[in-house]
Amino acid sequence: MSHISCLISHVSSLNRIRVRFAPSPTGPLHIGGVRTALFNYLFAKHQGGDFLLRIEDTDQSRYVPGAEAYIMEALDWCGIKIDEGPREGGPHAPYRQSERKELYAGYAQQLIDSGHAYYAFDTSEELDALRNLAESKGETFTYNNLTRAGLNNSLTLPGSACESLLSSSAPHVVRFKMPENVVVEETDLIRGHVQFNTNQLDDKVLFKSDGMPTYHLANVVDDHLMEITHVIRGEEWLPSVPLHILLYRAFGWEQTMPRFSHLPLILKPVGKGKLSKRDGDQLGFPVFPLAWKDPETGDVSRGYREDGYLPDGFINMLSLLGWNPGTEQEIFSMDQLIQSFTLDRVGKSGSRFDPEKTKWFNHQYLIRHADTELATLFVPFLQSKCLEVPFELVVRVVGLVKERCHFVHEVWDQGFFFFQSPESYDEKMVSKRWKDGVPEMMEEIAGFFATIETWNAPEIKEPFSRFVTEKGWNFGTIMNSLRLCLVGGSFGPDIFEICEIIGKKETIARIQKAIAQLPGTN
RNA sequence: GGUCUGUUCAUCUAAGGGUUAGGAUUCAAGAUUUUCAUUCUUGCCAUAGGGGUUCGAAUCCCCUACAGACUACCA
Repeated sequence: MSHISCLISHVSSLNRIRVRFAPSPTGPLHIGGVRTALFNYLFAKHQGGDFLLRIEDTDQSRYVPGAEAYIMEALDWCGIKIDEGPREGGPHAPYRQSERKELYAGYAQQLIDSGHAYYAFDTSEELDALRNLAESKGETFTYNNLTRAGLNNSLTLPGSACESLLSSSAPHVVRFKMPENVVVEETDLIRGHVQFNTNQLDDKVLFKSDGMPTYHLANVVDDHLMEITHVIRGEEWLPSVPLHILLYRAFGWEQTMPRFSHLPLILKPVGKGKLSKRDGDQLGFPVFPLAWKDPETGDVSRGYREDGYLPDGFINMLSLLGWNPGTEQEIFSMDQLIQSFTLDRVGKSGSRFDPEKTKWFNHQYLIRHADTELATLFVPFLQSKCLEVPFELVVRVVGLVKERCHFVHEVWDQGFFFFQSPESYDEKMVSKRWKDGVPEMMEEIAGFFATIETWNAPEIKEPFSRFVTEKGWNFGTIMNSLRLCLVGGSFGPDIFEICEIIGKKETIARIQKAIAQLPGTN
């Protein structure tokens, strides 16, 4: 590579937008996590950049088997495409922090050598005791510039004692030496100017006694190594911004430090606090994209996919939680979202999650979806009922009933009578419509239907109307009673469409079945 | 407790010093559908409170209230 092209590639790599979604595999991804991934993805793709998935599994004690596979499957289902990740690979592999373990110790050492960090030998038990003691006095214990002088660390211990502790491999951690009275300022792309005084901060553990880095170290090191340009994450990370910035400074990486953006929280639909799994269970909506079976307890949590939501509608709903295009458009395809998405239109305040609007979005996507695709999604429901139905018929039924459905599975509720004779009759309708004389009228109608040659909706409707008029019967009674015979209740599409689809023989059979089964009134 | 962040209809939100504060969801009423749903029309409903600054504040500043996050060898 020539010097110039080398320079160019360096410059372009500096300009290329790179973002990451960095979940911890401690369980299924919830709505908030999916939205964070989505906003990262939209931001990157809007500018032709890269979206990486990095698995932050530095806490072995919280590792949940299956969680990582779940995260990837969920992103796949949502249509969020990963450019680099544990499964996809990439120039900065591995993308799983547990597999990058060796790397972090060197960086921790670098910080110790430069005086930005130190060894601490205090045990968890000792620190817990100090915290409890402080709490009993109504105070809070913090490991910081005020207390570190009185604790067990390489700052207080004589060099020789420290050496021997380390060489005897006594358990220890590495802590960041938080500087005194420094104001760290940052312009968050969503929140604007934020500032923190380091006096309020503590000496965070960077490297744990089990040989693993903490989130803070691993995150900063990996974001730097992976050339991440923008960190877009949940608001809960805002308080750690000063630590992260100080870390970039300590490493001498401030020039290429990513820009920060902190997304607002997603709140419960009712009550206080952020959205949790419990809310979903109580209010009857999923909080996970995919169903999840807890490997420990065996409990199954429902998912949007399994509940019949279409991924495009789900994504559309999520995109509008905390972001808006500034226009009155509400329905967006993924491509349109990529086109329109900018961080400056992300709001600062938390959004309450509204399951009703999610349903509405699904309905919107359902009625826009091609009938053949919906039919394909619906076929499994028919199979589960052991019904063999020609695909063309399924397509036709779906087209007829989809506008009255919120979910694919509701095609059954709205159109089961196209596939089988009603098994029961709505009682209210029976008592309201099945009155004196009605069975006789239905009998006559069945006879009349038998005489009709060409069996299609318009050619049934026209002579039928004439027949009813000539008889002088009340249309409301006839139509509703006929509907009762055919579908078992007071719902469904145009009655003549139903007649056409189920066929002449079946139409007549259903009328006769109703006459036989429903109570005679005289 | 401390630090940080936020607050416009019930809900998601628009309006970036000048509009009767706009749209969507929900809800209610009416029309359509000889059914139900859809659709259409209409209605209901908001700048957290108090001080400033200004000719003029949802918008800028301060205080209060409320809400949330963080305050682990978890992320």
